[in-house]
Amino acid sequence: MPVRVSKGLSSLSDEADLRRADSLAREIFSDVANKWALLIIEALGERTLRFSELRNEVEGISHKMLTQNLRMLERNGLAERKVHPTVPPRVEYTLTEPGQALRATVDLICGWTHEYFGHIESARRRFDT
Amino acid sequence: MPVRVSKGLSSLSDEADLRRADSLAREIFSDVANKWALLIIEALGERTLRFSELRNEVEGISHKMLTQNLRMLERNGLAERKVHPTVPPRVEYTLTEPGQALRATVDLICGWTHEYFGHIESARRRFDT
DNA sequence: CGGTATCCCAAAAGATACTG
DNA sequence: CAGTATCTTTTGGGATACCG
Repeated sequence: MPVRVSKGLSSLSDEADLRRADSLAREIFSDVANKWALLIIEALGERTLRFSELRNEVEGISHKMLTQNLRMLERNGLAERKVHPTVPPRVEYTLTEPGQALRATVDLICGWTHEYFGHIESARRRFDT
Repeated sequence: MPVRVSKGLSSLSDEADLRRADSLAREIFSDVANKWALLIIEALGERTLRFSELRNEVEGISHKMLTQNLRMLERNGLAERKVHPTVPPRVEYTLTEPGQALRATVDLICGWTHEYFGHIESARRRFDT
């Protein structure tokens, strides 16, 4: 039996619904489980930022990747886009409540990285010989 | 100032060390923050599995991607590879303690997905019009 | 300033075939 | 069965140019 990303959704009745839920869960999963998305979420976790500020915060991200990922976050309701109709335009991005909740889990991954930093470093040295 | 993945590592003294730590942290981060790696970790969280079992558990993964990700997990000390010298060969993979710890955080992401399933679904519908 | 579109190269990933 | 190697295709992502 395959791994069920949505194995906790006990409220869903039949197999067909479960499949639908699982397929969406996987989709969200692979949207969000990428380096740029997670780094953007980390950055927005601190405070609301405008496009150009985000470009500076998320080191090495290109214009294109930033817009692409911001659209994705917006589409999934994780970030909110607020346009100030000024000249020049000013666009601000904020995490929504679901976004903040996700951010908390991302923080845990960061915490994990710190905790096992040494383990990983030495495991690598062993493996690379 | 750029986002620091390793912002919690207060034990490190000077800026140069902090940079090294941050660069490794990012590396680990992008190794681990990918769909296949996370799904493999989820699967191995349940129990020890052999290669062919993993191929069935992790739906849609190719032979190549599976070996590639397993090597990566092994290299980082997250999974252990045990070869039984039989004919035909039997190779089993198990999560190490760091791997189990990471798995716990992946579970939280799964939990998050379930919790905000509805939010995300409706956010998408709104956006896609 | 922020966003879209285009072009283009490099990396990711699938398919296939071969080995211990 | 598990793993490696090779080939091909698809995607990711950088650079550039242009619009509101």
